[in-house]
Amino acid sequence: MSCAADYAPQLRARGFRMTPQRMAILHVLRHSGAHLSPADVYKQARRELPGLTEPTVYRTLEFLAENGLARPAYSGSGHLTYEIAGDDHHHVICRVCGSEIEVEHTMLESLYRKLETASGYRSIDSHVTFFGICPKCQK
Amino acid sequence: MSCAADYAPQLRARGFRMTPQRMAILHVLRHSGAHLSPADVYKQARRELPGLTEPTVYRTLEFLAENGLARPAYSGSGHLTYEIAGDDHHHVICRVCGSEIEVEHTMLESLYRKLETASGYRSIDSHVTFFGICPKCQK
DNA sequence: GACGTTATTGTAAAAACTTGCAATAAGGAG
DNA sequence: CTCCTTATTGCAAGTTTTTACAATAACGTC
Repeated sequence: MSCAADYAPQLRARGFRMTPQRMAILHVLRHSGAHLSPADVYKQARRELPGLTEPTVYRTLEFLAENGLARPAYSGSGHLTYEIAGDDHHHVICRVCGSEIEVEHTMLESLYRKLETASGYRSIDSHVTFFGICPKCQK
Repeated sequence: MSCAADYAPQLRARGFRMTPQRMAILHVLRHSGAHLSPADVYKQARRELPGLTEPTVYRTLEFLAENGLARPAYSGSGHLTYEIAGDDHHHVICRVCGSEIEVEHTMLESLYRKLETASGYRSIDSHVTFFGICPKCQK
């Protein structure tokens, strides 16, 4: 779990604090590597920190997302999930079986520049999930 | 409310039924034209159909989305909202003030074809919401 | 029009998520 | 190391969303 402590300076620099709760949650995200629902995070992080409560999990995940340490993403069923922030990428989820692949951010880069020019909006950089039908399910 | 009855043949052709509940909900979506949360839809549709219940609203919105009559979209706060299906378009929402503009689907068309080629997935056509900072908030 | 099939609804209860507030503890200052 | 400030947590209660299942009603068929 020491790895999660690495994030402390980042938080402190912005006036936030590193706490056992945040450590446990970061640790779970870091070692799972996948998309986790708040309930998943709660169940796993609780094993390291039995006193952890659900409201704290929800608040912490939102906090981590706002500060760029976690990345929110919508699951196939429309629910919010989180993963540890890392390489910038997006997802394509199969509408039929739910299988999921990653798409490099570079594929969207030019679209974002086009959108900024057309709309006048700036800093468009959201994480996006697309839905389609995977090769298997196309049968 | 007669306008909502126009959708009946579409549903019947697929073995589904048109009901007063679906009519009321379609009517609300149709005349608001904006993004509505399930709670908004419930409040408004209830005025036309007092017996309407919340679970029905949730189920109906999901049903309409699955059948292409409504379009789901995520609001700035991450909650699911719906609008009537119409011209295909996407949204850019301002991270600061929440203001929102539409983007023609044609802008994304080429990206979708690119994604299909790169991923092997087919029929990628999801409605997408981007986040950025609007001209006003760029000050 | 009446009948039967079965999609759809309401009910009731559970699960998931959010909020306000008092108590706690992280970490900078002395 | 101790004190102080205030970010953060846990608690408790609220709101929102989902689920299971029996009752209802749409609509094709006779």
